[in-house]
Amino acid sequence: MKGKEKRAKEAGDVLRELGYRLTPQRMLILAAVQASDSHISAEEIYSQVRAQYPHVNISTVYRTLDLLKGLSLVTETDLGEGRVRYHYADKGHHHHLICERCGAIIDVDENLFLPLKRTLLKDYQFNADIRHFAIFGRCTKCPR
Amino acid sequence: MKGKEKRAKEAGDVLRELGYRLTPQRMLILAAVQASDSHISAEEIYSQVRAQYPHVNISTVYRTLDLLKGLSLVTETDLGEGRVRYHYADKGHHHHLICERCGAIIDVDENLFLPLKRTLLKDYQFNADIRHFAIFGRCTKCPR
DNA sequence: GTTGCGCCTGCAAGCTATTGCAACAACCTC
DNA sequence: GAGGTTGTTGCAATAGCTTGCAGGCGCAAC
Repeated sequence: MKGKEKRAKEAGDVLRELGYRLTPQRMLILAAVQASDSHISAEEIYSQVRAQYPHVNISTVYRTLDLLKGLSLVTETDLGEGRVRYHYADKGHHHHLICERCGAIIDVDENLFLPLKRTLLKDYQFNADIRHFAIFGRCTKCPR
Repeated sequence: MKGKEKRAKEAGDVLRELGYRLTPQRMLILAAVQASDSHISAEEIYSQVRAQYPHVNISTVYRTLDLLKGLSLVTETDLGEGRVRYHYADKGHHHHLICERCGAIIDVDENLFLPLKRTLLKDYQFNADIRHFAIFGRCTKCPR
C-alpha cells in the first residue's frame, strides 16, 4: 500500500470509529484534500471527486468539509480571494500574512500565536482554536 | 448641530477631501453605521437607508462599505453567522472570542494583540492590520 | 445473504455578496 | 448658472455557499 492510500484509509477509519458512515463521497473528498500539497478550494475538490464519481453534488462537498473541519481533519482558511481554501490538518499548522497591496502571502509559524493563546486561556477562560489564521495588512516593501 | 450629525459631516468631509464624491447614498450609509451602537449588518444598513432614500441598491451598500473599510472609517467582522457585520471605526477597536459550542461572544481589548503585531513587524516586516478580529474556539465553561 | 434503521446524499431553492455595463449625477471650470 | 468629465449608481446576472426535504445506501444484527 502506498503512503497516500494508507493515509486516506487511516483518516477514513477515524470517521468510522467515531460512528460516521464511510461513504465513497467522503473517502474521495478526504483523499483530494490529502493529495493536495497546498491549499485546495471546494470547487477544485468537487471537480477532482466528480472525475471518479460523477454523481456527487457540490453541497455534499461542503457538508463533508464541514464535518472534517469539526473533526480537526482539515482546516479552513480565508485568504481573501472570495473563496475559502482547505488544507489537510496533519500537514502542520501555519498562518498567513496577506499583503492587501501586492497580494503577497507570507507563511508564519504557529508558535508565534502561542503567547496569545495562553493569555486568552488564562485571562478569558477561552480555549482558542488557532490553527489556520489569515492576517491582512501591508508588507513593509509596499509603499505607504 | 448635534453630535451625531457633526460626526457624520466630518466623516463625509474625509471622503470629499480624498477626492471621492459625496453622494446621498454614501452619507446615509455612513450615518447608519455611525448611529449603530453595536455591529450592524449590510442588510440592516440597507433597510435603514432605503427608508429615507427608496431607490438605493444593495450593491451600492456593499460597494460603499468596501470603500469605507479601505479608508479605515469602518471595520468588518465575521462573527460566524453567515453574514458579515460592520462597525464604525472611531468607536474603538476590539476583538471577539466566539465559542463554537454555546455561541457566546466575548469582547477582548485590542491591546492583547500588540505583542503579536510587534513581532510580525519586527520578524516578518509585515504591518498587520489587526483591528477587528474574530477568534473561534471553546469557552472553558462549555463541556469537553 | 437479507433486512431494517437512520445517517447521508442529491436536488432545488434560497441566501449573502460581487461584478459588468449603461445611465446618471457630483463637482469643476468657465 | 450651464456644460463637460468621470466617478457612482442601479440593474441584472452571477458566484460561492447553505438548507429543507425526500429518497438512497452504509452498516449492524440476525
